[in-house]
Amino acid sequence: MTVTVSSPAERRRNKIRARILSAAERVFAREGAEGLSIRRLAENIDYSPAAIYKYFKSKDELVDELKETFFELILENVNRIADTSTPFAERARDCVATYVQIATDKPYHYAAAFAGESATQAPVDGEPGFAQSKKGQAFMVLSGMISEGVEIGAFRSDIDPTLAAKSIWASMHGLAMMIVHIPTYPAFKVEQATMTRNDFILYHADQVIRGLEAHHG
Amino acid sequence: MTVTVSSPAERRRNKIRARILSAAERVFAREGAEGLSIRRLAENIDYSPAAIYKYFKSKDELVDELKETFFELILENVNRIADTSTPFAERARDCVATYVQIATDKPYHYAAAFAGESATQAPVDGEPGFAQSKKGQAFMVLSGMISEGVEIGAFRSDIDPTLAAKSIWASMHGLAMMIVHIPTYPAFKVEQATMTRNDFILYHADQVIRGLEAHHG
DNA sequence: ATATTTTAGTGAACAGTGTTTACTTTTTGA
DNA sequence: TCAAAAAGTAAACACTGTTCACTAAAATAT
Repeated sequence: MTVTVSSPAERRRNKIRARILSAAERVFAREGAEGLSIRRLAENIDYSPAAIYKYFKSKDELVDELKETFFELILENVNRIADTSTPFAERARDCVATYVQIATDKPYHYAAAFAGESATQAPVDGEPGFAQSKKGQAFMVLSGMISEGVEIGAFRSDIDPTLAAKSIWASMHGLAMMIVHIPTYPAFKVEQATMTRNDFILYHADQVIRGLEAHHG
Repeated sequence: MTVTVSSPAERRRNKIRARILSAAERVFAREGAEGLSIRRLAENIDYSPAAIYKYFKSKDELVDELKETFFELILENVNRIADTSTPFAERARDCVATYVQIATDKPYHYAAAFAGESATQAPVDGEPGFAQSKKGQAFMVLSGMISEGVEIGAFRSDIDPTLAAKSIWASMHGLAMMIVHIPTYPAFKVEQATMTRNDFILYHADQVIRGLEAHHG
């Protein structure tokens, strides 16, 4: 626990900052970055548009904070599952599925987290700061699980966990983006109920993981 | 061959339309939809901004035509490979890899083709008009190849080609989007040359297809 | 060929957007 | 209490897509 050295002024400032972010979050979740205008946001919290700029350098910076908070949410959930003691196969599948589910729960957040990479975010392995970013940490959970799979013999022994993680991540990302951009994906008649979206997410997760497996049943 | 019933007026009109589209294509390929402004475009072809609206109802409609033309390009290339007589495994892999390569060659086109689904485009199986759209036709090539794989025993017999195609498509889409949004993906030090981007695309394609295979070597 | 109707093209304006500047008011810290 | 720093604002700048009333030109019909 670090001692809070914040002055009353600082605390007040953070409170207002949080209020701005909270209002922004509400609008953003429903209408995305384009629907979130500085003027609208200012009106929501009874400030002038220019006031926002006393707290955020730009709209991009504001949105970046929403994105980072969102990836924190993904990381927490994936981490929670990764630390479970359920059997490996199930655990791996649930991690993948959860990632996609949270992504599609907040489609605008997820899409924005990848679109228009702002300077503030370190996007990928090899870039400085990646390991510190929430994205980077989520990636590490994934490659860690793949390592475990190789060690226990569930996955092929010639697999490079980092390399495989990048492939798996791309596959997860793909389904998430599909659902985000095409809300009806995978477009099975829901009335027939032969396969719900969540079922399909699990199907995809299975498919993706099967590509790593040492042998088939 | 249909007889050209176009009047001189109509031909002239189409010519100007094409000129607008061509100028738009140039800008769009380099800067995307946001960089393509009606005013800039009008200046490029020495027209007033309002003149564009005599040829296109809106900027969205104009961009939609660029997107459709782009997916025509993808479809042509994938079709060309699918019709080859090379061995199945190789052919399937090349289809997947080519899709991703073309997508990442024109990143703005690919991203726009999925983002902000306009009313003019039928995005997914089950929706009316999907089979007619270029996207739909590309999907059919994919599911057709999977059918073939099941028939010749390369893939597991319990695979539903349509279902599997949707999963594979998502995985392809994922890598394409990753590269589009994160130009350095998968961010291997290119100097070391242990793995280029194209190598990774092939690696991913292999990985994705392996998930369908009946048995491992 | 002439008159009429349709089309091509334009300048100016509307309603938005993110952002900056100069200015006033409020709050803070010594 | 008083100077300094921060909070907040109105107005403007430079953009955006789009529409409207209008003129010039071309196509069609008589």
